This record gives sequence, structure tokens and C-alpha cells, in this order.
Amino acid sequence: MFSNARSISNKYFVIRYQPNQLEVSRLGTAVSKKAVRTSIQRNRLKRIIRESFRHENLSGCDLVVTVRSAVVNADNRVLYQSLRKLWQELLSRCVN
RNA sequence: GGAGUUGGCCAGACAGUCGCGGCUGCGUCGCAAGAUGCAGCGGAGGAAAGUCCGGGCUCCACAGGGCAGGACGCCAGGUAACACCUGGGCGGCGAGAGCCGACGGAAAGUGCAACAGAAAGAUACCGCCUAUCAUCACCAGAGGAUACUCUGGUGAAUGAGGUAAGGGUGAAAUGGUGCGGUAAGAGCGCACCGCGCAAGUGGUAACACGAGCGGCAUGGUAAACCCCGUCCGGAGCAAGACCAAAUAGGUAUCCCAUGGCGCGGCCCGCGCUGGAUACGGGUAGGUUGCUCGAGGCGUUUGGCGACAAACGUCCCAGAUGAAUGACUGUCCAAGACAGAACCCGGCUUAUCGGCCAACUCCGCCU
RNA sequence: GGCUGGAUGGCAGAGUGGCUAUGCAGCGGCCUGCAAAGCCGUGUACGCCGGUUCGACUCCGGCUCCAGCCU
Repeated sequence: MFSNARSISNKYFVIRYQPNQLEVSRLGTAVSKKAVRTSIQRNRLKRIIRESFRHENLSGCDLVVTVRSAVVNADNRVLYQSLRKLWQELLSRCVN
């Protein structure tokens, strides 16, 4: 994934993606200790990413979401909006 | 009413919708392993953290002996154990409730103390001193032939000697004050204070009080080596066990049974047995360990207390890319620090606040 | 999760209780027609907070950060 995939990103997240041959999408998260210091913050971010992914209807794509250090100071609402924009952009690219 | 001390407790609440991982029951699929749907039950902390101590558990030998090394260090008790806790002693801080303390030994030995200072453990720089000795100067007396000699006195100039009062240095310099004493001084003597030894008394002990004795010594540093006493084998759940899969006990070089490995400080001992290095090759999956425990809660009893015992009652996370969240609404004191990973007991560190109890001091009223 | 090591100027790197070496880099000067090299001079440091000590980079605690090892 990390060597072959294409990626899109914004201030808070980086999403790497790669089409697969399945009917469902598969999600992986990688929240580094370097970007987010405390484990409770890392868990929170992974939950947010999963929750946001659950609400979207993507299919046939393998995804890995990584974070940037700015996420620590952002509140949940901002992060959800940020992720939604990324999913939509991803969707439009996949259609193309 | 204000200021404070100590101990204990809580860690947003409620409702709705959508989700996550666990266990149990039932259904469906499947030979089975398991997958899946529904329902029910439960689902992070006081620090889960740091990994700083102490244990359990597992493997190494059943954890053995010695050396080395480490830890602890007032006393008694608690405990599975501890560097923790409780009670007490001593010292320090505070007006007090209270708080803090690595709190054994420097007369077993070795070392260290920069700079300054005379000197940093046995010494005397400046200073003080003519009582004593030698020299010198002066005066007086006696002897003698002017020389000179002897005796006595004065001076304190030089040396010897005495001294540790005073000065200055330093983080630290050989008890303090007063009187006597002396050439000057000095525990040299005395009084009081301090210090040391100590019969005895109280206390389990640490320790406290202390008749009496000693004129005063053994300066500091042991988070320097060290001595004394007590304790400690090593590694860690990525320990370890089981199942499945895969593969080649390969090749080369070197060493050698007083050897090598287990055993990771060393020696002994025990067990196993050829080993080391290089090259080449294989594996990276699952199950288990995994939560019932020195367990929680309540009552009674014993104890000042830490805690213990008895009885009753409850079952309270167990994930493995790793589960507790999101959204909406209401309320308030407006929610801090922060996420289990084998399990406990502590310590330390982070932390918005709130509640309860006991106690202290100050002010006012009765 | 468990275990181990480290932190000294801008960089590298010594230092076993008494002033923190040394090299490279920087700055100024000498040298040179101009530079390089060389020579002379110069500034800058013990991760943080406590304790022991007369005195701590060093000894002892506690934090913070950075590396490495074990599946």
C-alpha cells in the first residue's frame, strides 16, 4: 500500500487508496506516536476515522488513513467535515 | 465569619438514535472447526502512566555452596513481600492542628579537603612573655696592674625556650562566660552552662531521667572506599506450553575432550554434549497462558493503629491492528489528567473541581 | 508490553568532586597581487527539577526527550 498506492490529503489526514477486486472496501488506520503523543488521543482519532468511514458508502477500494500532527488541536466536528470532503473527492476520482 | 491542617470519597448526569469488541442462550448454514442473525448480561483508571521497588506465575536444576556485586539501615509491629504502611523515639520547621528527615559506625583501617591561611591533625605566621638559659648593652658593688673577672640589678636588642589569650584565612581552626592564677598564658584551679563516662530507675526496644565520677578527650567527610547487621540465583507472558506447516542435521575453515553449551559476573557443583565462524537455505500461521483473585462489599470480634480472624454475600474487561464512540436534546457545580494488554501490593509523576468527617488558630456575639 | 543505553558550544567529541579539553565551523587580524593552506586572537556549552557536599558535568533521587534490542 505504502509503495504503490495513490493518495489525497488535506491539513489533517492523508488517505492512500488502491482499487481491489472485492465488493466491499477495506480500511486501515495508522496513527503514529510521533504525530500524536498520548494513546488516548490516538484511540480517539482511530474511532473518528472508523465512524466517518462507516457512514460513507465506498466500495471496491483498499484504504489506509494516516494523520498529521495538526489533528491534536482540532475538535471532532472539524475532523468529521474534513474527512467527508476527502471521501467525496475520492469518490469523484474513482468515477473518473 | 475568616485562615489553615489531616484523613476518606466522587471523577459529569439523564433520555433517544446509530455503532464497536466479549460471554451466555436460541435459530440458520456447516461432517467439523467455525460463520452468521436475534435476545439477554456485563465492557478502562485513580492514577490504567513512569517501570522506580516488592511479590505471585513460568522456564532455566529441585534454586544448591562460595566469591564478587547490589539493596536496605533509630525501635517495635503489620504484611506474601517491600525502599511500603502503622505506632513510638530522636532531630528540625511551624503560633498551633500538624509537617519534614538515606536517622547505624569516624577510639578497625585507607583516602580526600581546590583557593585562602602559619597550620586542614598535629602544627605555630604575626603577636604576647624576661620567671629560666646563652649573648649583648647600661648601672652599682667587690677583686685586681690599665686588660679583665665575679656578684647583684635594669633593659628586652638577638637566639633558645614558654604560650594558644588576641589577629587574620576559610565551609570547617582544639568548649563558653566570669573570677582566681601567671613572666605571659592555658581547665592550671574554682562557679555556672555545655560535653564525656556512668551505678541505678522507667520502657519489649529505640530512648528518657540520672546518683556519682572525669577537667575535656575521639575535628569534618561513609549519597569516598570501607566496617557492622539484615536481605537478594538469573531471566521475563515477546516467559512458557501445544497444534499445524516448511526444511538440508548442507558446504567450507578453525578449535578440541583438563573442551563446549545450558548458565547472561566468576569459581564449584549439576545436567547435556562436539563446538565456533562464514556461506547457502527454511519459518514469520493458529490455539493456549488469560483472568476467581494475598478479590470486592457488609457485619461482628481482637488490636491505639496498620491489620487480622470469623460469618454472610457478590462475580466485576479480557482485546490481539487491539473493543467504550458519535450525533441530538435537557440540567448543573460546566466536566481536569488521561486508555487495561499476565496479575497483585506500594512509591513517584500528571490532574478541573466537588463532597464528608475530625482538629487548630484568629475575630465577633451570647 | 518488556528490557538496555544516552543527552556537554552551530557540529563532532574527551572529561572519576575544585577553571569544562580538543578538532571542524563562525568572526577579527597577519600572510598574499587575490585566494587556499598556515599563524595569532576571539565568542558560545554540561537536557530539566530537587537532594548530599564548603563546593556537583561528575554522587543520589525524580521528570523530559532521543536511540537500540526482544515477536
